Amino acid sequence: MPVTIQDVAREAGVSVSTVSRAFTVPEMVRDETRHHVLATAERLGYRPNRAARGLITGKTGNLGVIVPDLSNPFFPNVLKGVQARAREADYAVFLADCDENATEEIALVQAMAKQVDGVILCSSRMSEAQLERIVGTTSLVLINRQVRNLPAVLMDTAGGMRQAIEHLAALGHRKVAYLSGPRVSWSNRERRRGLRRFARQGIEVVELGPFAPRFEGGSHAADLALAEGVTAIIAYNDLMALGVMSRLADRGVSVPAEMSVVGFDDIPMAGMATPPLTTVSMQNERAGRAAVDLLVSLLNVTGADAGDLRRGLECQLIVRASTAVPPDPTGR
Amino acid sequence: MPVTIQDVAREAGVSVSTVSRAFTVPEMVRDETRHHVLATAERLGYRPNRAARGLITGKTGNLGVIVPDLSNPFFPNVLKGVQARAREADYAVFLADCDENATEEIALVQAMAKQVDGVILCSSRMSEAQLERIVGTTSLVLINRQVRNLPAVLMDTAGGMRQAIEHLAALGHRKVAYLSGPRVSWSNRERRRGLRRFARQGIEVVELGPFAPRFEGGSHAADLALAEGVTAIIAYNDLMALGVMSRLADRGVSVPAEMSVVGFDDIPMAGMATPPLTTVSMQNERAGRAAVDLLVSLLNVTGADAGDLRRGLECQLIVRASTAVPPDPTGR
DNA sequence: ACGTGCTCTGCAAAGGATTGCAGAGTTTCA
DNA sequence: TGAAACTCTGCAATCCTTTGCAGAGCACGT
Repeated sequence: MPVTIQDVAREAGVSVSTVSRAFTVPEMVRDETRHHVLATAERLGYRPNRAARGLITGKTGNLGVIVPDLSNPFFPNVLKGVQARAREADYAVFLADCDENATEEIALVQAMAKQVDGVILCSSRMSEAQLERIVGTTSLVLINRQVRNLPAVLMDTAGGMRQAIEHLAALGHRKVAYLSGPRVSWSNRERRRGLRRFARQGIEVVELGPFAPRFEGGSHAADLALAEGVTAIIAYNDLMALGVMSRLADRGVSVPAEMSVVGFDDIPMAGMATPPLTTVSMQNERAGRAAVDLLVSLLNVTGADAGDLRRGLECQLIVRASTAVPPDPTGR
Repeated sequence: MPVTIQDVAREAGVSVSTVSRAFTVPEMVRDETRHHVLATAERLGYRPNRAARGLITGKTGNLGVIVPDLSNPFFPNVLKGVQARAREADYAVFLADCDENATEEIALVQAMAKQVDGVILCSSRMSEAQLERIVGTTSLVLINRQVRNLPAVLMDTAGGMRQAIEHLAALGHRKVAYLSGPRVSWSNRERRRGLRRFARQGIEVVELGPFAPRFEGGSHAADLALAEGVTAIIAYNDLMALGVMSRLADRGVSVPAEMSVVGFDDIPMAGMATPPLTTVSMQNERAGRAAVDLLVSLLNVTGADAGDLRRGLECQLIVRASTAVPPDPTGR
């Protein structure tokens, strides 16, 4: 039923080799013949069987993406970027969700290995040791994870933290809380690094947590932050920031008049909250595209001249209505 | 480098046929031999090459999913269901995002066709004619789209509407607005159907729109609804409902005291809004699983005894704090 | 007229797995 | 003991493409 290269060859009156070459090494077949072949193929609706091709070339034309949790609003946009860029580069993408589980993640990489040319790991949950172990199974590109010299696209989340702190300092805040996310998370470590690095002059930072990087984690953290007497809260991510705002509202603390709140990620909801959330935007979609670019260039390289294995992405503070000057301490 | 069936055969001292059968028709090879083969395979880390297998069996072991827009919070959860169930059934899944574009959607189906055993179309943007045309390209299962007798999993969104209306009626509302979504959307048509069907006794419904099924669409619609003098608003989806609540807050209309709001979808944000949104929950993840089940059973069927080609999924009203009794008209 | 050098096309093997068919070996029963 | 009936394993063809090698055809220079 499906039309094969043989059908095209027969119909066009040439050999299969010629048809194959018309597609893959066009300059090797005479113009006239090529046009005829391509026209026939088109007419018959022929589309090369990638599996058969892969069998001999060793390339599948597919790539894989693994995310820890699809329902985390952080990932769909990077996925979207991966998807779009992969399609442009004529790759198809396998998707898998490892459910925040490193063991499952490994299993998925291994299951994918034979069917893809490479895998993109978003915020991998594996330990460094585990990652080291599966290197070589297939080509890997990490997003937001830094280990040894593995290819990776990294968001400058520490720089984002700098922007957040500068913003709050400029508004006049002097005591700020950071609500920490999962200790094992690379992003969280980076944010803390940014925190320590940029919070020297005049700003006191108290670090709370770790909390679950979810809405509930934020509600939980809000009371603790309040007890610390800070005038501003920086949350590990937007989900937590939203939880903070919700809890503050319940307690009658007005945002931003009495408390400023900053999140990370700029998930779609951030702009819809009341008040709209000031947050550090992450360029997730661009990260997805960059990861594909990196992977593709890695695959097309023959020797060890892989070039630059790392892409950095700037973050950008989006100032909305959840941050303002702190309340006057004199109570005027 | 990768270990093939030949390697296992040589190492185990049997022919490739035996190795192959040890995996695919275990009962055909003697226990002792099979154990030995399997052990050898395990030891060598052999994993059958699915592409090669697919070449001869005609089955790829893959399936595809196409969604209109990954960043729409409705889809990640159905994707998650698809993913999980597919993995259980030992299928890998290709993902594609057609960017709300029917032409692109068709192209994606065709590109996938050769590499998958079937495709799941979530809320397809194609016209009926377009859908009819690609039937036969590969096996199809639709989610939330009903056309002719194509296999589909359909959410009983009309029933969800009934629950919403009953809920509002029971609270004492007498005049309610429905904010319509895209006219071409099957879900929107179903919701309107539910509306007309269940809104007879004692409830007056005014239908507004269509609006963009997004936050902004809701903000836009809020003022119009207010002008109609209704006491409750049912929005096409949660995104719109959130937009409505945001705009109402800006205008100083308190929810639910002065206006009740109901959404559809139960996106994660719904429960985090202030007030938490009453909404019709959709079982997206289960829909994803059901679609895979349907597709798999379709593929394993030989003749025309395909059985039931349709799965229905109940909806459930989640009552939260955005709905309450209407304000007393006498102003007491 | 013939050798030389091109350009273009075809033959056939290869890639990894499945499967119909046949053969080898074992058991059963007369 | 020998034929029949099984059970298990191996051979070889097949799926669809790609690609190294060789051959066909042609133009050109001598």
